[in-house]
Amino acid sequence: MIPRETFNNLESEKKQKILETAIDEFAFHGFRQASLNRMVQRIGIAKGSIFQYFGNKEGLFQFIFNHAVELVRGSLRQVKKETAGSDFFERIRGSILAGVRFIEKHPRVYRIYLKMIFQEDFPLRAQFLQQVHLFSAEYLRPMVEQGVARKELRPDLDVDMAVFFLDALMDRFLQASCVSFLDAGVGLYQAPPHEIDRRVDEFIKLIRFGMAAEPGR
Amino acid sequence: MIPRETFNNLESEKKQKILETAIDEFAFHGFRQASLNRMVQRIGIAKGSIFQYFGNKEGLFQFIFNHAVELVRGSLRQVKKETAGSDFFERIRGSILAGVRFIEKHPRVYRIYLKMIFQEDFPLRAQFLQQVHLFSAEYLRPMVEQGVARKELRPDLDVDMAVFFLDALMDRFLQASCVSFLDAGVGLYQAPPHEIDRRVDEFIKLIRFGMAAEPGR
DNA sequence: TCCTATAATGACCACCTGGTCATTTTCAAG
DNA sequence: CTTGAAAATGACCAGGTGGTCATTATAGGA
Repeated sequence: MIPRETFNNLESEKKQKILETAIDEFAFHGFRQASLNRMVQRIGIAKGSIFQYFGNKEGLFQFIFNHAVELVRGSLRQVKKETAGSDFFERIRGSILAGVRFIEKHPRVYRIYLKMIFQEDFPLRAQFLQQVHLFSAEYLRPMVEQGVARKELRPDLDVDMAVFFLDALMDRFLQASCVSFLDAGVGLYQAPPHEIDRRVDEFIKLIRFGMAAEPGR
Repeated sequence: MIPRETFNNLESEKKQKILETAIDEFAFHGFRQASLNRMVQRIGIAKGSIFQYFGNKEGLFQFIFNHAVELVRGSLRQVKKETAGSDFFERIRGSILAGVRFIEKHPRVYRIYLKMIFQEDFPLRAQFLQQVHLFSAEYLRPMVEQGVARKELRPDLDVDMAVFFLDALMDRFLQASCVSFLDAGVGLYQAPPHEIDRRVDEFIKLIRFGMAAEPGR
């Protein structure tokens, strides 16, 4: 259905250019504010072609969206495999660093993600939020459950809340590396890799032991 | 300068209606996508009047923005006073609950905040991010420092990172009460007050003691 | 070389936007 | 009741949007 066969028959260089220009446009302007006129001018094709390939603006975005979901899925599958043998906190560490790497590689895809969270006028938003939820449900939750089973995590842990807790922290850590002032002065914004690495360790320490002076019961 | 004297001379009922309609419009559509035509129709005034009162669309938003900043400042000042005597974690608890109350009272103002974080086309965005930063720098930081001084918090705490940590968690807690699926299934989304209360306690426990089975050194 | 199905094109359309400004309305002072 | 300054009005403008479709270009088979 989307994209139409006509698009798949294109030479892959042209396909790539369309894909990347569209990602860029949506990443910087959101959905409604993204301009097809601007896009076709940058790509160097006629406006009609976009409608031939994708039906309409929403179809184009759907294509971009599916592509992005695949990218994320792939990255997630890989880090899951890479950290399979490690203990709980090492896996969290690996996941955060994988996130940072992903953003370095696909900054514009991540920007679309950020925009979609709080901008209601995106198509597929319900599906998107569902996907976001799946991350915590299918990725984080089993990790936490395993951590408890292996006695790496406190036995009285509220698993639901712990998943939410982790989700919040990991997400914000990544956001802070992209949006200035969201790092609250920790120096995460556009920080070089080795700086991120150091910060992650300190961050994990807090997740691990909390802030209180006396250990809890 | 903004708004012009003409606006201040209006009967306060009309002023209120303009203010609230504008907040609503910006909260649901962001800046560029917000429509002055729609607004004036809802308010029941001529389009020209908006330009008479505020100069242009940006001026109108500036007025809304200043109003919102004052609301937040007031709320922050109050909770600071209310929790002044309590220990660190009680103050955090109070701050989160104050946030929840604020959002209940001014849901649309909070929506504008959420939109401004990742939508670049808002006017005053630099100033906004600066304000957000001030929250962590002037509100959270002294609290953490006091906590360490009083030995409520571990002495080896990385204060910068702890502030970032808290900021991330508190912000997400509030976001989750507004955006479905961001609560990762903890039941925060549009939850009744008593439910929120219970969740906050569990949440604070995690901030306090962390997730690890064994207490850290 | 011709024919034909398919793909590419861009002028054009209706619609909506923020903003302008000549005109009309309002209303208090004289 | 008259006057005049200030305020309100909404038709109008240029510019941008997503989308359409008659026309043109392309290319592979006969």
